[in-house]
Amino acid sequence: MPAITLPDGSERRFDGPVTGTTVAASIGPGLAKAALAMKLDGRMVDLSTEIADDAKVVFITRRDGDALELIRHDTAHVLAEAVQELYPGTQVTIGPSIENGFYYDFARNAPFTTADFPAIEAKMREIVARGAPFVRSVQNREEATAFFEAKGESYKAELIRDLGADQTITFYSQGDWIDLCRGPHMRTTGDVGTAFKLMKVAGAYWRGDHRNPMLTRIYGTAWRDQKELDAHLHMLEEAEKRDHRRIGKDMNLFHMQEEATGSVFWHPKGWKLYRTAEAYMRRRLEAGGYDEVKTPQLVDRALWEASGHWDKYREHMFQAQVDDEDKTLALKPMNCPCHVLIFRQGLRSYRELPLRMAEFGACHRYEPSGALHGIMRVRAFTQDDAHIFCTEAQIAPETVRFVALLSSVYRDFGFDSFRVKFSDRPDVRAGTDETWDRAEGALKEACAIAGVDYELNPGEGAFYGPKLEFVLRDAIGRDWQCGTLQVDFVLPERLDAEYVGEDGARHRPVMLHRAILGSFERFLGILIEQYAGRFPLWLAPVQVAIATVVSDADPYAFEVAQALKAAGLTVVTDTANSKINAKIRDHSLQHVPVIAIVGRKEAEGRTLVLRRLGVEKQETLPLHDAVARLAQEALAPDLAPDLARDAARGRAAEVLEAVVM
RNA sequence: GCCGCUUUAGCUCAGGGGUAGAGCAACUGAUUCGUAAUCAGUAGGUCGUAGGUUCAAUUCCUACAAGCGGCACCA
Repeated sequence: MPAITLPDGSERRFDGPVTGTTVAASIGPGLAKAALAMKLDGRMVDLSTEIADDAKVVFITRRDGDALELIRHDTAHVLAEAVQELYPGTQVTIGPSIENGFYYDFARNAPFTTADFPAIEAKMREIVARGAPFVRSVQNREEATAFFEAKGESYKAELIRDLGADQTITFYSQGDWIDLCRGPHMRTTGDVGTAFKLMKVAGAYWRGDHRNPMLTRIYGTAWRDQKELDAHLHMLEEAEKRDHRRIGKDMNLFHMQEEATGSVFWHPKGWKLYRTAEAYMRRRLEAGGYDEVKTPQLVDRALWEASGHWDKYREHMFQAQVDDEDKTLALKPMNCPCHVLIFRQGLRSYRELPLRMAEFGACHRYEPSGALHGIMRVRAFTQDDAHIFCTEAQIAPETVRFVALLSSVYRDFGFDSFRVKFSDRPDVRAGTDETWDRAEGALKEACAIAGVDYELNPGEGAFYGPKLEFVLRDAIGRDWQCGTLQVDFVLPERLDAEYVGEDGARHRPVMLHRAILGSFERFLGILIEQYAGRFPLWLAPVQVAIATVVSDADPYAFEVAQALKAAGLTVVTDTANSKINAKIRDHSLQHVPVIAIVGRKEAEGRTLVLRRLGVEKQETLPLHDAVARLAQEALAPDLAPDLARDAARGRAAEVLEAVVM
């Protein structure tokens, strides 16, 4: 006698076990038609699931956001059926729903190409039109394995073999096609609808392990209706325009080329942006109690052997030799060992702790070729690195302090929110469980004090200690780790760092490895995408373009340029023989935040007409007022907290809304 | 590193077994003009690199490199 409670609190009683379909029908024909699946006591299940006991039921219709995951998963099944119909002999493996869509991994001798998409999509639409019901059935292990092995589906058979003994093995069929699947599914393939599109093909290792064969993955996107699909595709198009590689070229910020794979050639404007960020960071670190140092790039292998990197990290290190000397040097892949060497100069006292040692450290790592990505993942980069030598008791307060600094820096760059991952002890690790307990406990405590919400990243910590990762998202939704804080009690041991404590005895310091931007290259890449190249005034590599209307105004334009430069602004003076319309267009396309227009009127009245990027409204100011105002506006956020910070935030929000120029 | 795709002028791209074309940018000239493209002309390419097939290769094939999309990696 199940009593079924609906979201509105009302209750319905039935004489015996009922399916969701029956319950929906009892409520009304509209719902019977619209219900795709249901949540049974919070768990998403098939509508055909039998309800035997009292339960809370929420029906899922196409209007619910939860429907998306169902639609995407079902679309993956439709894709698999279509592929097997079109390309017999192709093995199916797995096909989950993911953010914005789904994928399905196939094993086939000849890989798919996007040229196959039209045929596959057509077949998928056919399958959707058939509207075959999804039918769930429970199988026993032997029969299920035998079934797939008989079909030549060795991957599916392997999946079943690896399912836990306690797990029910369920199949879902749609017409003649059947798949191993946990479900749930909607009612029929017709519920998939037509708002889907295949997006790309890619290779992917079976079970995500590079020792396994590579499968062909087909990615698709699926939505509740055409409007949503169109919006998503439009968003992707817009995101593409914000790609830092595209903007880097268009704005002439940097380039990369074959002769220095994975290294950035910064052009004048790009380097200006870099230096602005660097100068800002330097001020913040100085104010934050850090001491800046500079350590060598080429370091003898002996140090790397001592630190353990030679053993564990050598394949990622660039090595260097000279003819005359029988030595192997390596380009440093990280700065920590060098910082320990500075720490070890002289006898350290507990009074010096916490000692915060910072470096804009140029590092080189031989990254796998396939990992390189624009300036986000490179082989030569500069970390805004620092190591805090401290006691265990200082881990928590230093973490709180660091998170505050990082949050403030991110805010100043226009990132109001970011994700934090907490990576705890990996399987292979150094140190005792007690030490790990203390280190993880201290980090967690610090997060609580700092009000940091993190997601747990189990087992992903460094072998020497737990870490926090601060993650920013790029224009097309890829996540990049930028900031980090890592607790390390191994390296001080290996490199024999010590200090004299209050008790007169020698102690090991704990090392906190931390970075805020991560690397300038990656952070600037994300920053470029964040602003779509339309930087707030303080960051803009060219802050003001002075555009003349007639050549009679040239002398005044040069005078204006001098005045603005004297006030610390970066300007270009455009006295070219072209129309003011063209000049405005050119500088707007270059995302110069302020265009100062200078014609006869301005020269005579000694004024300046200021036009902001993308805004038609403009204002006329006396020259000196204009210079003073712009100089004030161009101050970095840490120098003029309220003004620039609000401007940066406003601009970031505006860019998110706007269609990119 | 693995799978797939791509590589033609500074940029965006067309073309195709008989050694190449457009638009924009650049340069030159004319034009001096008031808020997102003034007009005309000129110049610009070992068609990623190296082999192979062919009477002939930028085009077809192979290898390599770089880039792109993923996967793996990111101590």
